[in-house]
Amino acid sequence: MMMETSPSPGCLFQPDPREPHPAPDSNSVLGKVRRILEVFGLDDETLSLSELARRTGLAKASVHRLSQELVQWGLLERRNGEYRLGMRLFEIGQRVPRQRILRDLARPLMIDLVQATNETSHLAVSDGLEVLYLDKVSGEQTQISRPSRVAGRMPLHCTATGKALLAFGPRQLLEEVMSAPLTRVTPRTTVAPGLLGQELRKAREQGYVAEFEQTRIGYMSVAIPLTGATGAVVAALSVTAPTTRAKVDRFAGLLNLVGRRMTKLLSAQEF
Amino acid sequence: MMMETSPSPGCLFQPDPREPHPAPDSNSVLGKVRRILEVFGLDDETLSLSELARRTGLAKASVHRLSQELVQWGLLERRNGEYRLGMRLFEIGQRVPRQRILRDLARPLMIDLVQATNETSHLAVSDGLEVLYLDKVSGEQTQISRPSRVAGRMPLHCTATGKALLAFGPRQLLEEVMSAPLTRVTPRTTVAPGLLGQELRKAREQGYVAEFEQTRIGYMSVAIPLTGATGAVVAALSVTAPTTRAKVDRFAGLLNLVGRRMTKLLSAQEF
DNA sequence: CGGAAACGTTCCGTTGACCGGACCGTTGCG
DNA sequence: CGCAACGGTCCGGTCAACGGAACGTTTCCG
Repeated sequence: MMMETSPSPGCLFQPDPREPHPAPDSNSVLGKVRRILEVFGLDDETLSLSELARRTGLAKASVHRLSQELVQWGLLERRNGEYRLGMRLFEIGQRVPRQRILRDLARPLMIDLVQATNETSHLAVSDGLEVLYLDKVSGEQTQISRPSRVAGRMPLHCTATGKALLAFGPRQLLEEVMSAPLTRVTPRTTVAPGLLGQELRKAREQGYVAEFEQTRIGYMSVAIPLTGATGAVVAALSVTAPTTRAKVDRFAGLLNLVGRRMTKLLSAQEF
Repeated sequence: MMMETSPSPGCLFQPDPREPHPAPDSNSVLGKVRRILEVFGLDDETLSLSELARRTGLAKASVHRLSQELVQWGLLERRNGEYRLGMRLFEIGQRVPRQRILRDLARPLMIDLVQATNETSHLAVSDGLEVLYLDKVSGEQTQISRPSRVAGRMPLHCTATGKALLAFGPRQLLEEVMSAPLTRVTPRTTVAPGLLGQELRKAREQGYVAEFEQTRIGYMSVAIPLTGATGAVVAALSVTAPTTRAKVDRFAGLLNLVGRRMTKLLSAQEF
């Protein structure tokens, strides 16, 4: 095992205030490649060689050499001098089993949900201290584009899916979230740890979570946890609607129905 | 080190039954990482350390070290001793712009198509000598699961999307396809280069391609090319149906309508 | 028009990251 | 009980990777 931070025994203080992804350092080749691939933000689209060198902090020659190799592999593409993420990344990413199985099983059920409500449904897992959206199905005209892209991230403590994962997931995760200050995403976001704990207790009683304008003003969500074969929570499923059309009981009822079916499907796959 | 097949010039027999991606060799770190990530087949789910070492041809110690680093990054995950592709691959893969833009723009139109036909619609690009499926939208009960997963691949010469890309794409690609023997996927697959050329000529006249049971017995498809801002073909869009419900003219008409809208959208994004 | 700045690319001597054979403790099968 | 296969660790030799320097070109101003 490798020691993360020097294991000085007295460091019960902040063992790891890092983001969900521990090490941006490392002078290994893989570390550099990681730097390169991860400086492409969600919207950066294309970056020049110099821009890459600047952002990664690597020598221009190194970036040049590695990028060449990445292009050859297909992880990067080159269009008139600019680099962007390559198609092979998408291809390999689609093979990731945890994602693929969950999506394949949930998709039809999410479509049912959307047809029954004409609202938007999200499928998410927890990663670090955030939710990672695996899929999203929207109703006819209901395009909620902004804060909930597929593969987008949001804090655990402000989203309905996140609260569901916190309420029904491992205690340790909750403690980790509580041990850092809760960022305020909207004026209505729960930032008091005590209040959050109360919300989660209520959630455990009710079997679902509701959230009003804590992630985005004008919208509310209801979410439930999805449990796998072992009984552990593996994901969360939600319905999001404008506050004007908030039908908490109806959403919760539908979600519970769908959740039961989903648990059966997951168990059948030994997930 | 294992050389794949030595590129002996006299091997016009089976020149390259390999995937469309040129170099599996290279003793660089990236080459090894590539080997590791790409031995995970579409269904392999999880592999043990020894299995990885065996498949990649790398030393066990090397696989161990690199896998550790990959796990730390999130490109691999470890569950009770077994490795599998990690969630971060999915996350990064979803950021790939060429894929994301095409999908985001096409998705609503594909849903329209599916609602109008109650059949299945595919979005695909060409990669090497194959089509790579970017998205797939199915009607109510119409689950065509097998040969057309998202991120799945099929030969260019037997699928409707592939023929569309060949008919309207760069001449050089067609020549490349023609220069290798055309594999027979079903008994009805076009394997005679002359016949393929004829089909493509007809396609260019009509503006669309139709294919009957060349990819899968019992099913047919109609496809059109999608052109970007520069006028170049960037993808293909298709409708697939059981042969019993083949309505070529209707499918072609709908696709043309959608294609025109898509071209406008792509141009607006300077794609 | 000319000079500076930024770009992508190549070169090359140095070095430390990577390699992989050998080895360890454990597990499971016959 | 012995053998084989497993995951994991060790360590000295070596070569792939490194990055500073310099290249030719383009772009942008003064």
